[in-house]
Amino acid sequence: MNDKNICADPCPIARSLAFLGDAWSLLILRDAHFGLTRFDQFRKSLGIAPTMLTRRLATLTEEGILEKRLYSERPPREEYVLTAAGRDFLPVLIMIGAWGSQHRSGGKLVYIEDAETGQAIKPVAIDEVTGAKIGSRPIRFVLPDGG
Amino acid sequence: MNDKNICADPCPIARSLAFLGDAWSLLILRDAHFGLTRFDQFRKSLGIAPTMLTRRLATLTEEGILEKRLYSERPPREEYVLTAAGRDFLPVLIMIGAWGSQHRSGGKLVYIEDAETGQAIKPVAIDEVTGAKIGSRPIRFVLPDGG
DNA sequence: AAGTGTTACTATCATTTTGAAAGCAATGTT
DNA sequence: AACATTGCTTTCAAAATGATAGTAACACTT
Repeated sequence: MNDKNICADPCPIARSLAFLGDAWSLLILRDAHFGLTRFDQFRKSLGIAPTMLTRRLATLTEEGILEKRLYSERPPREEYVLTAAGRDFLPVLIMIGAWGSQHRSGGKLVYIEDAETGQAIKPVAIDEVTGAKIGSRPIRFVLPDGG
Repeated sequence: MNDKNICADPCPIARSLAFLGDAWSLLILRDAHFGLTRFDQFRKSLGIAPTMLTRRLATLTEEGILEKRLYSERPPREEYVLTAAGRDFLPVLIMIGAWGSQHRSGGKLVYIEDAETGQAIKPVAIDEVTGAKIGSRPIRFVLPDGG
């Protein structure tokens, strides 16, 4: 898809997708938020080929979304943990899940709840300024300056 | 990635990604929300090969995210418009964009504003029940019943 | 000390997907 | 009649993916 060019694209959606625009990366991030950190945990959870997993983890690490952390010196073993940027991706994953719950339901479906109160969570995206739900009002994409 | 199996996955994120987990589909949806409807509009906007575009539009249509609409009988021409499910995907795109704005900034970046008031929009995902921002509290993924 | 297990990979290769370029069908326009 | 427009399809090379097997570095067991 030519990721290099996309990085110069003024669209923040395109920029996000440059390295996160494939299902494996997003599922790895899902599992990382779920608490998985190790190669074999991801591999077993996803049923992904190790070649793929190696490459995806490397890219996510290079892109600052995951970082390696040594958890054993002997034998030397590393795990992958979310960076701040990776943690900030949670709302995206949650909204993806919310769409799936609404439009790809059927059968048992995982839902999310507050870990402390046990209350089921209903995710919505809003404009923090006005409080209006995204989608409830017409929006416009704007490129600043002489674009 | 084996999309058939994913459809039976109880994870709504995985289900969403079964057919939306690639960059082209997401960029097509972005453009559709921007107002594009025609084959050549998408092709030119994205620089995508027509083979790819044909396949992606077909899948998105089969999956009920876009639908074909005849806009000219002679010559017979069709355009692609968002269905309700497609329109509901806007919050996801906006959150993807919000992440990109924060973590892939640099240079001129498109932002979104209210089309009527001109106010810039700051998208956040919250729990509609409590109003708490997603990410501000620990959450848990739950599979109901005997899972 | 030899064998077995664990974890995180790499190597190899067949299959699938993608991308680039060109072509085509059904019209409208000049 | 020739050219333009729109929405594709055909063809084929190149790249990505997936499956399977193997390796490296150690720990643990016998």
